[in-house]
Amino acid sequence: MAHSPNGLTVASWNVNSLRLRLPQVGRLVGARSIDVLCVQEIKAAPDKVPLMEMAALGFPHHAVHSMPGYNGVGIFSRLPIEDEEALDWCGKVDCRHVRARVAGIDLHCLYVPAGGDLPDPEENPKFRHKLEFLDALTDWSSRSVDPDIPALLTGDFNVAPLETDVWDHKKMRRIITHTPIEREKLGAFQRSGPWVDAMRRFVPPEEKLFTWWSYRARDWKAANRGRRLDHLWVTPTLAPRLAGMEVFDEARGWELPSDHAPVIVTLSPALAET
DNA sequence: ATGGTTGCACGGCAA
Repeated sequence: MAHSPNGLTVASWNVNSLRLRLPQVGRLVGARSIDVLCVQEIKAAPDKVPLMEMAALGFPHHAVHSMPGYNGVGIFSRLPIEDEEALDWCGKVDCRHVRARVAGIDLHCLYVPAGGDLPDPEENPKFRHKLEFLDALTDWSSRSVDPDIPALLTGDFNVAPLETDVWDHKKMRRIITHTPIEREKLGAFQRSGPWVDAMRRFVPPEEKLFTWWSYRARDWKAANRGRRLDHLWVTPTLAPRLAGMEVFDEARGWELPSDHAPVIVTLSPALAET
């Protein structure tokens, strides 16, 4: 598939094991023109990340931050990577953030901690870690994001911030991913850029929009008890280039699916300097 | 109210 000649199409997908999901990655890149694919939950030791296979699928360039068993993020690109960096937060090296500069844009691939089940930071260390991770991102973003370099932040943020980002707002208020404190902290993180929510530039906030459907539903499509956990944000200077967005939910219905659907955003070509 | 499914370090844990 030819990619957009001067524009850039970026996709983000929590694949829930990159090795297991390689055939589905192949189907995705066969169906859509993607220049950069950001993946979360690679779930493989660094020497077991399928770099050759990803190169064969059209992504010879990569910036990967991975570990055995859990987590792991990667940026796979058709275009050269000009600079890359692995980032870690909260005193852990847990492979949840990687940055790569492609076509002059700083691309960040993120995997925010899920946070467990009990929405009490005193009783549940995983929820405490999630809240502290969001605080660390907010602090980092307010200190270190260079306004002169266009940036794009994407991945599994594990928070559904709007009422229409969950299938039932009232039922979800005490469920992790949609608790008030998480929604507040994601809001603070977004304002710290400020970051533009690219997906909601295309789908108004009154409309439901989901990227994740649990494996545990009998029929994910019929029940449609989804959540918008995956996001793509851009710096304000990049917002005028937002040209298209798709949640590729067809992939949720494939054989051996991930529980997340890919999010695909297209940027129009940069205007020439005058 | 509970349980439902998936993936990895092969089995308890994380999601």
